[in-house]
Amino acid sequence: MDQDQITRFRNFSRAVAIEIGALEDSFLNRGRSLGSARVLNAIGLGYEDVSDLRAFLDLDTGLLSRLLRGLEAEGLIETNPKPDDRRSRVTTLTPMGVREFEIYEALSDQRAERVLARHADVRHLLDAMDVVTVALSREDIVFEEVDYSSELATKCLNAFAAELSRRLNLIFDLKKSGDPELSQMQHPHGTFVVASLGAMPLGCVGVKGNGGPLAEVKRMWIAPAARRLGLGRRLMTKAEDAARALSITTLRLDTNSTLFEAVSLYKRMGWTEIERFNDDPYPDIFMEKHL
Amino acid sequence: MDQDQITRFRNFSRAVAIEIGALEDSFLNRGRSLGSARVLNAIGLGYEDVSDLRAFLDLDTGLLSRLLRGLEAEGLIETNPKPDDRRSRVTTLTPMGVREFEIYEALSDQRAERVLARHADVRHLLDAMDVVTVALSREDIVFEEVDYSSELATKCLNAFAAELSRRLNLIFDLKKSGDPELSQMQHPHGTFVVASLGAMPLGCVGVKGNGGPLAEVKRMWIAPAARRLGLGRRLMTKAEDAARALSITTLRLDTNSTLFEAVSLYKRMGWTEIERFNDDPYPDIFMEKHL
DNA sequence: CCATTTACCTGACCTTAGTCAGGTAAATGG
DNA sequence: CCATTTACCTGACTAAGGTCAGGTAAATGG
Repeated sequence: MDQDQITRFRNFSRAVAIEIGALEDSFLNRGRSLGSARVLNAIGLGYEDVSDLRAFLDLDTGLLSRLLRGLEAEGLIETNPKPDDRRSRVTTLTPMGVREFEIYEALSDQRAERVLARHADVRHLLDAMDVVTVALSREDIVFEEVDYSSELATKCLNAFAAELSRRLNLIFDLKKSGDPELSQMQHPHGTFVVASLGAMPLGCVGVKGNGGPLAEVKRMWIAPAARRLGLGRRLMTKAEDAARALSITTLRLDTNSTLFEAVSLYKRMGWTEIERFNDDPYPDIFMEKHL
Repeated sequence: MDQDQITRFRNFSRAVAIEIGALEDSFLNRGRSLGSARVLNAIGLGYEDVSDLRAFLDLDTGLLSRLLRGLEAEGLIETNPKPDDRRSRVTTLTPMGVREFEIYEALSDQRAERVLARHADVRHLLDAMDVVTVALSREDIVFEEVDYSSELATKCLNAFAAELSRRLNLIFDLKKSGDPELSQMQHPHGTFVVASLGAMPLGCVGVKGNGGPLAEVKRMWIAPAARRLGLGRRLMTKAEDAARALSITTLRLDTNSTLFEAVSLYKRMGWTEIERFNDDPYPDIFMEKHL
């Protein structure tokens, strides 16, 4: 590995560590230790079981226990035995705890806002940050079949439409092109697969079927920040597996040569070019794969 | 400010905080507290005066003093009164201290290497990290006149040549085009201005003069990671100021329309287009500015 | 020259973080 | 049913981080 690359990484770490230190300092101004604040935050994020908290925060049983007692004494949380296993305990924020949690959230938001406000071209900076976020959190990326009308799917589809419009220099309207297909991209006819990192949509692909052995792959998209990580292949694999499970034996798709990354992926994954099978104006490449 | 942007920033912070925490943990394996390790590191980086250390690490006098005594007791540093002000004290690493410092450096390097090794497309990730580093450390960017043959200048020039070759689709050879001009880009004829962040070159521009009132601006370059921050304008302003100080009254330059960001900057800064004044093959735009 | 300031040190003290050895109550598994 | 395991708690302890009130020696500024 190049020493110059290592230096660049270390410069990055140093620059960001300063920002992170500043955020943690701002947390201390609420008269509570960083440990307590972190536990409160984790509970607010939904880690309510004591065992989940322990795993998430990587804390010793004794230490966590004492931090919980402290928050309890402050009236911020309540802990009760879990109904189905009374050895385990579940914590819940009291109304006061919720307020306090929200204050910390607001502090984090303000901090983020202040840093971003210093920059004229926020989009450019955030695009770079997204690339780093996705790369560093690669292990947490989740691939799942979701409903075509779910919020995550909608986010993906809107981003897909925006990118298609930009790259093909046209106005791609999901309403016109998408809604009629809704039931065909849902079980049992078809499916819709999404890759995401938390609430952040990273990619999608739909399988549009009609109950027969032939189905169509549509809406294949990878977020710019998530490219070059091999997600496209994983997403397509997941879609092909889902199609097989729906007794589909042949998949086909149409695309445009402008979307060269996608076309090259399809080729690498064993798709072959076939004759035009529709008269849509925008696609100029048609492909097929037998499962 | 958009809530979505804030969320993206916060996701970024979280992802990176985990990496940074892991690095600090690896420091603890050497049987020394993080505080001591940080002080040793700072001394190794060149913060030798006790007051500099205090400012850099933001430590209380008492705490720093005790950490220094600890390192002294380990035989890693020596502290002596400063000759010109015997109240102040200067620390120096002993040979053993140097070795220990280098071990920490190696740990950081290994950590960086391990993280980067997990990524197929390291260049892409590092480019994004550079954008973040530069944006977050904007206040530390330094503009200075340097010798045209200095290391920093050479780094800039090589990057400049590489980018020119790429964007104009030719092989731009500094050796042929640069070396004959060396003395003309040095005082008293001309100058060479560099923008940098530590050892990281962010941009450059040369003023090539011959002692007369007319000089030429050449080698204007801004690192990709440093774009959209307004550095080009600051760099050009610095170059124009330096030219004035050298009694230059008119600057001119040639460039290529492919380098549209530069051309638009020159126009915004009051440069006007003039007739071709040389017969070089690559430039197609010629400009002038009276100081 | 001497009061004041500056730079650093020392000792006393406190909080936080973290570890570990028990202990209790509930669940589990023959 | 009972030994064992699991989930959590408590108390004792240590190390590290951090604050503060003096104290000393050197420099400074009328």
